[in-house]
Amino acid sequence: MPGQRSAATTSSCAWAILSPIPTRPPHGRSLTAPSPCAIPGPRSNRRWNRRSKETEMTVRVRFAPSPTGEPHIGNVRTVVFNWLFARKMGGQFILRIEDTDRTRYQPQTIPVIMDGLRWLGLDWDEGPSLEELRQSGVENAEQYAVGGPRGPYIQSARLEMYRQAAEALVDQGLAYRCNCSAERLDAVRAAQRANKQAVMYDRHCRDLPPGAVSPAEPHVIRLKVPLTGQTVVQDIIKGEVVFDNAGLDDQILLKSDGFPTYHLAVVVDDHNMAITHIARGDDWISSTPKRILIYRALGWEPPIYCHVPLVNGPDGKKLGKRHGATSITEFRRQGYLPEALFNFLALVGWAPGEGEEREIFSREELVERFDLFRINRAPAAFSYDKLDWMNGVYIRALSVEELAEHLIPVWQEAGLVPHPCPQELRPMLQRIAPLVQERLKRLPEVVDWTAFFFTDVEPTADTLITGKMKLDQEQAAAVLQAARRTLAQIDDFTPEGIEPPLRALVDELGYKTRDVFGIIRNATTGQVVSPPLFGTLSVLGKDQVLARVERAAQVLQQ
RNA sequence: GGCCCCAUCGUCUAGAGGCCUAGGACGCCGGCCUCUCAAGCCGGAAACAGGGGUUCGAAUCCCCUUGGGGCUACCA
Repeated sequence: MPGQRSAATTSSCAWAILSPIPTRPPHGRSLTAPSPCAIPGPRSNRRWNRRSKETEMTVRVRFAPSPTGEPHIGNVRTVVFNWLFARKMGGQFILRIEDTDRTRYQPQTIPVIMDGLRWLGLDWDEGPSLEELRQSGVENAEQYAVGGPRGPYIQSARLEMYRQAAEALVDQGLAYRCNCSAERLDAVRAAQRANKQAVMYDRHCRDLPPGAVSPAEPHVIRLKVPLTGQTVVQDIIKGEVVFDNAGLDDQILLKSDGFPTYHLAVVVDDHNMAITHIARGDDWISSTPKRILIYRALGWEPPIYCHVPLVNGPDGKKLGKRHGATSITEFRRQGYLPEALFNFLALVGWAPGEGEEREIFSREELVERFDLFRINRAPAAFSYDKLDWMNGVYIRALSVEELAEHLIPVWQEAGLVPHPCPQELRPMLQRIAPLVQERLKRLPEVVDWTAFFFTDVEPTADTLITGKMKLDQEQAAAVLQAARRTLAQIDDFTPEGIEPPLRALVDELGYKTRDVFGIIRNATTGQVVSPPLFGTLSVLGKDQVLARVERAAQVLQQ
């Protein structure tokens, strides 16, 4: 009886009775894709069919980062879910900046966050305008400005709305002013902890006579939470989650610096911006009843909640620095392709199901298949191994030109290619790209694979005769001299032109193929592992190859 | 401490009471291919946390236990 439960909130105050909002259907078959002529199949759900009217409303979801640092990749995963949902439903994805924490405020992270979202392909339909961004001190604000009809989209520009909402609640007796000092609050909490009591505000100022705390003196405004009854969160993936109001704190709405707390600001903004669904991290669910109470006090209807489980590190513990990259910027710098990261993130905590056994999906395919109701209930662990594999798949799918364009900045970063890249160098770079394409999992790995193309090699006897080679120094030198003569006679210095004479040489010398090719590899690349030999020699060029082979032979003859 | 959430191979997951001898993917192991390393192909090991119910029948529904996680700020 969801209706009854929702109405269970009681108090002396005028708490609006809230009509029930949708729960997750027993086996959620989508509120997504409301086919206009939907015939209830065996898997469809009565509840949703009945609510089909509601599914036709325009979905509006948001990502509301706090500019106190870069979002954690687990949050980014949740943003991906929001974005996919908005695109799937033909709705809007809104970006809002929640800068109400003035002590941790770092304005420079605003453009960093926006760059990250854009890089991942998460475009927003409404967001901070040019003027708002300029006021926040964002450089090149015109690059990031989007604007929209329900702004401002930066909370510090909306302070008056929060203040009015809070004051209105005070006037109605649903909230109250509190001037308890930080010291008193600390003492209360310490005592509660010592007595093993629930730690929460003791409501000292709650029943003071009106006017006892002057609006002129420093104070906060707290919500007068009902002392009895229950508040129910209807959640798309958790179902009905019931909280006793007695366990809820008299939440601060307005801080003494005049800024709202998250709880007030998010309610006011989500309501004014007509947000319909809130998909966010699991860690918010315990405080959701506080916000539902704020919605009720203000006489508003809460949106539909969807609390998605958190993303842990590979070891199942909280994901942190020690596990590897945790922000979009870091993943980008480590050479992950945005398409790969996007694909991977979409599959952390969600899967298309329905017997679908693929793992690689284009952005469009993900939009088509995505379904909020199918998000897993259990927290997921972030697997860098699987991401690496998937990135390799995407790298292999690139055209040679695309791969080269991705690689050039990496070579430049390593100091192997000048900045800007000379036009005459590009053909060679495009010939290198296919040699490493199926070997790369992350872009920067190309440096170790290909540095020898750009720098001289310094052969020594130890680096030339390696591993299980059954050649002594004299034999190795002879092989190199023979190879030099063979290579010198090749006019068609392509992989196809190089291979037959070299294989013939192997037969002629009577050594093992791996030994002959191995010593040539060591001599020309300075590495025991390298890209395929013939392609490598071809790109290196005849002159360079002959010089390196000659040099190596001389080293061995000394 | 209190409140809340969660539980299928090591990891991501499929599974919606009989299609399950529990499927796929990453990783791991073995083989093939082979100039090294990859890629590719073939094969293998690997899971329903435990205990009670309900039912003709439970990975699936209910309860308990255990184990993880979250929240408990004038942070978001």
